[in-house]
Amino acid sequence: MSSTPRTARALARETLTQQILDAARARLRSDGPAGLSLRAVARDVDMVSSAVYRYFPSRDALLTRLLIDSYGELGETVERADAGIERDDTGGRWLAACRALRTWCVERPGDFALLYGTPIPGYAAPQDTVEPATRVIRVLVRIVGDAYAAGARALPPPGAANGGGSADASSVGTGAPAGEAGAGPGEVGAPAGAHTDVDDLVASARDYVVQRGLAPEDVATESVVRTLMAWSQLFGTVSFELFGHLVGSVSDTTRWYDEVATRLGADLGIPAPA
Amino acid sequence: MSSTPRTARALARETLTQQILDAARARLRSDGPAGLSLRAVARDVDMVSSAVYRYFPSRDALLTRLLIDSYGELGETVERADAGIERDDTGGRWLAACRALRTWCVERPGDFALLYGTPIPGYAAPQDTVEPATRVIRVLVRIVGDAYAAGARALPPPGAANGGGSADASSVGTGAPAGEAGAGPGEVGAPAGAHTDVDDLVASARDYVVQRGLAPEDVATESVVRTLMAWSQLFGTVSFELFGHLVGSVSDTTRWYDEVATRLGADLGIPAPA
DNA sequence: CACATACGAGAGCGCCGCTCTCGTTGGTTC
DNA sequence: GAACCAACGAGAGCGGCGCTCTCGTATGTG
Repeated sequence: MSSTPRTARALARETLTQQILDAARARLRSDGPAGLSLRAVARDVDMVSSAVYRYFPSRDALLTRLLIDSYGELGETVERADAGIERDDTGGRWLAACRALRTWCVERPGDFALLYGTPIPGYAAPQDTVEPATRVIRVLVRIVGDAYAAGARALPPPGAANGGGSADASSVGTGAPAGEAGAGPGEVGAPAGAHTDVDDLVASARDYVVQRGLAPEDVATESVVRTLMAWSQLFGTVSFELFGHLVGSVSDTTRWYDEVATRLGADLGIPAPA
Repeated sequence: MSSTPRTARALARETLTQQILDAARARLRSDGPAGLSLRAVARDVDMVSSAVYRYFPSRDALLTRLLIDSYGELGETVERADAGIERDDTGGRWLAACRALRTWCVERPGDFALLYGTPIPGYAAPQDTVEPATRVIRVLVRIVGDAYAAGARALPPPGAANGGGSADASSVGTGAPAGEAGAGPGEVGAPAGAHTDVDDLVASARDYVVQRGLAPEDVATESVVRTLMAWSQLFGTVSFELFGHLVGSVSDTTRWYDEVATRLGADLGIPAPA
């Protein structure tokens, strides 16, 4: 990244910048994003507040840096959890990635609030934050893509007729074919393979994942839909936990999250962990 | 609630309190919770800031009042949407309630952030906020409960063996009551009626809804689980939309939300809208 | 060595939540 | 009607915030 600084001044600058960032991260962890004050950070590193402006032009710039770093940390954590499981065990990878995601968030509620909570008023995240922000969903998509390539299929869309009697939901959770049940009652949706509104809706997401090779070219729109749903469900669940909306409903949030993640995996047709 | 004030002073107090609340709500709508400053509100009602403290002892007290009012407004909105649909049409009620929920949030992002975003640092919501906060989920639960009573069954839990090969997914989305299929669907993983970890996990939630008569006494744990999941998914989806995480993935957030709500209803076994 | 730049400290701007004092006014009690 | 008290609005002031500007000094470069 940065070459070794040649001058004492450059070295000092690098060191101090890092000290400021460390102090800011500590403040973020303890007080949350809204409580992060540049003046407090300055005191923590024994500076007067105006001196900090030599290193960060504004509080927002400092926040942006923290934002990028946190997205990167979270993304790396989830990537590593995924990489730690045998590639064929998509169920194990799914659960590991989901768990890593929550663990990181729960251990760093301040960071979570910064990344996924209320945006800071008047603060617009710059473009540099986009790429790091996508790392988590990319991991999830890759797992789903691998499972899809191995035959996993998401739940049929509501309103769809149960098609040819073949294994539409076959791999849901157990891998036991529910297939022959087939021929559900009720209205026939669109003919199989027909272009639907839903295809348009997530077309850009689908293009993105296919072009990056995260999922097979023939990946079903329904799998894309369910993956996006799972993504927001996972963070919604963490958000509810950290922001206190599950109090009284769920006794053990860790186990609850596991249940949620397992069902989301099942809905995507990902087999149970090996 | 409040009797007609007899004295001019009491009348003035009531009027001014309401004016302050109105101004605060306007500020909340335009600037979000973090930007809501008591001084700005004071200026809006042509007072000096210290005078506002005659009416609200602190900014937090003002926020608490807004919080309660907003929860009430949202709850009422969702209740009315539910009540506007024929009672037997659980699918229609589900979609209407879900839509009303999002519409309210999207039209009032500041309120949404206050209710479901990052908690204000150092602010703990008092007990009075709990009851109003539960109105939305109570509506959702009642719809699911009514559907359950009519035979709707949630997806079987992952890990459950697919039982008799009968129409497991028959009622999903299509509107056919799974009722007469009897014996049904579902949970065969553990022996029928067996007590599982998941039962413990959501026991308090299950007790709550059964005791209040929101769902039949025999309601399956799996329906409770899927309802809680749907609840957090709905708000997670809105959160992702309002906080900018869906940008680039989904082209039309209104339609996307409908797709999500429809699938959640299907997963719960709620029939399609009439 | 001279010059330019980077830097830290300090003072100060307007904003914030909140407290305290003080004069006034409304309502109650003789 | 007079006396009294509580409610009220205004103002000043506390410390803290983000941010700007100035000034003396330290550092690196020609």
